[in-house]
Amino acid sequence: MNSPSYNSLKLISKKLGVSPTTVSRVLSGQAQKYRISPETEKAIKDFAAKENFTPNPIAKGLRLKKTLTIGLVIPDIANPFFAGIASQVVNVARAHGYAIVLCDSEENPALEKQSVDLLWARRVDGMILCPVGQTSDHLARYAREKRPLVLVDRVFPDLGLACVSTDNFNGAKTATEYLLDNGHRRIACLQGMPGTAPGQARVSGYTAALRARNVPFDPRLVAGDSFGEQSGYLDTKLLIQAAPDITAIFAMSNLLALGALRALGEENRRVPADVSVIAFDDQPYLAHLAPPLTTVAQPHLEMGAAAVKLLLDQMRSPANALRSGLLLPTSLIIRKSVQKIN
Amino acid sequence: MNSPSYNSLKLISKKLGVSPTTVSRVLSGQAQKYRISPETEKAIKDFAAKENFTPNPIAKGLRLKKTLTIGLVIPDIANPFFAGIASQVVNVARAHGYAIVLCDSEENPALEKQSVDLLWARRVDGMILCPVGQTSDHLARYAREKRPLVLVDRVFPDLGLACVSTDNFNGAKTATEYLLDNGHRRIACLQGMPGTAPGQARVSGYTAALRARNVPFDPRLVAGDSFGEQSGYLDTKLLIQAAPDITAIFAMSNLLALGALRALGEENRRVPADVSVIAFDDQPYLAHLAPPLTTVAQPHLEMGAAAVKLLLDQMRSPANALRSGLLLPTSLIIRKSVQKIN
DNA sequence: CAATTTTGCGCAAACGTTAGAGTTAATTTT
DNA sequence: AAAATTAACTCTAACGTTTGCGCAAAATTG
Repeated sequence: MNSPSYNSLKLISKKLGVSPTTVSRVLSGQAQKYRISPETEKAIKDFAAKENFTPNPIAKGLRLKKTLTIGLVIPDIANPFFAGIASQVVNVARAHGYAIVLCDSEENPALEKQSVDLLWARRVDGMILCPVGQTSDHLARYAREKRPLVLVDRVFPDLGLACVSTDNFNGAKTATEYLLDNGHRRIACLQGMPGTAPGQARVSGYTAALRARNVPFDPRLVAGDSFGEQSGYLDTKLLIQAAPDITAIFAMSNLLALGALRALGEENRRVPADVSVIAFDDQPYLAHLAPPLTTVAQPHLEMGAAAVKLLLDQMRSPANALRSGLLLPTSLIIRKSVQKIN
Repeated sequence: MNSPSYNSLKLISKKLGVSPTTVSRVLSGQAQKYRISPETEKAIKDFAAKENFTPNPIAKGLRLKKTLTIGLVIPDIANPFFAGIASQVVNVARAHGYAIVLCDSEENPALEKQSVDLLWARRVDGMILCPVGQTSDHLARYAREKRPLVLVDRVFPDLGLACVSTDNFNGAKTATEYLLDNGHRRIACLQGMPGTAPGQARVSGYTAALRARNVPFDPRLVAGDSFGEQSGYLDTKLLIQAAPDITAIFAMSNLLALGALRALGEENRRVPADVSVIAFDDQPYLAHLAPPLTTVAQPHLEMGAAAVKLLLDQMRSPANALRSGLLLPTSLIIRKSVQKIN
């Protein structure tokens, strides 16, 4: 009943009366190169197919120093933003024959470092990292060593590493302009985690838009310390106390927007009648909120796909691959959470 | 500048004047067993720590036939339900020293089979699979071979495999009873993908609740063919045409509920004033919808954690590990999408 | 002090591949 | 018909570990 289960070249080769080398060469598509006769080739291929034998990738990895594996480190796979990126990374990688080893850094720089080290220790061929975003010391070394590595989202532009991010500056600028176009002047900004590249770029976009329209920038309207729902809730509460005259909130993530919505509800401010809201990063559910949220959409899928492609480039030629920042455009998705005033 | 980078036992042993064997034994914690002197042990450990050397896991895997790797196959990592499970799988697995190789079957049985085969071919020590749910032929063989394998969510109870799922029957029964308690009699049911264990169990719970209260079961009120938003939207549209007198909709997933909400909005039926809605599976955003959705919550995190633990059991003793179904309780989270009528 | 036990370690083989350098027999060239 | 070429393989070593067995030196025993 149980098939003999041929699980090594040696067994197969014995069965077929050829050498392991020959089997290896046929199965790795090198039959031509090494002049294996068509008959032998067919016999081996047929037998391997019948017994569905695949050369042991572990042994292969040892011999070839290639594991056909890519490491992926993400701050929180349960966050839909990162899940979207991961989904595309997995799919594009598979299309190129690579498997993904997934690590979750839980938004924790120490765990991130540990994960990165673990993955290199496991001899992944390359790595895609969505950094937590606060420190980059542990990456400088790998940048110097020119290991195949691509940063996504919370990038560090000055490290000489390949990066994929969205055009956070212009995304935020456009969204702010949209609020200004609708007559808003007192626009609060929930900034997310300070010191991260996306956070800074978004706030810059916000202030740039204000400046261009000669709307005074009020630093008290910029608040928040993380991208999570808690910060959205709390800082909106505080904001309403400190500046009751705000007519709009620009939340730098969709979780922040969710928190802001909760706070506004409790304070009996209606959206958009009393306060307009724009979020950052589109998610399917935003269209179903009350009201449907206007938001700055980021191309998740493209980000994941681009990261894998940049990485494949590096893996092909570690020395002279492009190591620069790729900036993907955002788009403003207008729904019903912004109201024209004045 | 570049450190010598000791990357093999041989190099380390040469440097320290001992044999590779000794280094291996110390670094694998077998110093005691093989009577390595404390001084030698310390010297080796210190040196390894300083150069942060770890024995090559690939070579280790080849020799030991263990990869310290678990395969995880998921129908769609971008779906928050599965992302939640994955998150916990990754974290618990890491806590036990295992890395996760992630595959996405894209809700496609063929891709699922391919992923499963790929993972075994890569010599994962065990696998956690959230099956697409339609066919199980490709799993029977692995069940017979007693490979470490745990099914999650869309389980096949009769395969002799370890399974983790939620108590879909009672979850649906309780939710339906809640609707009945609120006076609803014409309750539509968006069933999700027919033929899957969760789908069937949920519909059974629904009909069981009706029967227990002597409410006639109308098969025309059960509709739908997948768990996605599209089905929720379309089938709600059709349902409203076919049975305009429905006062409640029980959606067997949160995406279905989202679709239903969209359809109801278009048809100018207010929720919950005209139609009450209950969803299945809680997600953070459900609390922020208009209205906040009452839903049957599933313990995602526990599901992932339980799956890893069952798997670890099997990997420790493949022969006599528990191979049965684990049923986790659901809880009804009451928000504002159900209204009392009559 | 000879015999035995213990201590501390090394040797060699094996895990399953693969690349380069042979090797043999058949075919072609001159 | 001898020499050269080509076809079709095989042999060997190496990738970096781990483990059973072996062995010299030191320590203990009688």
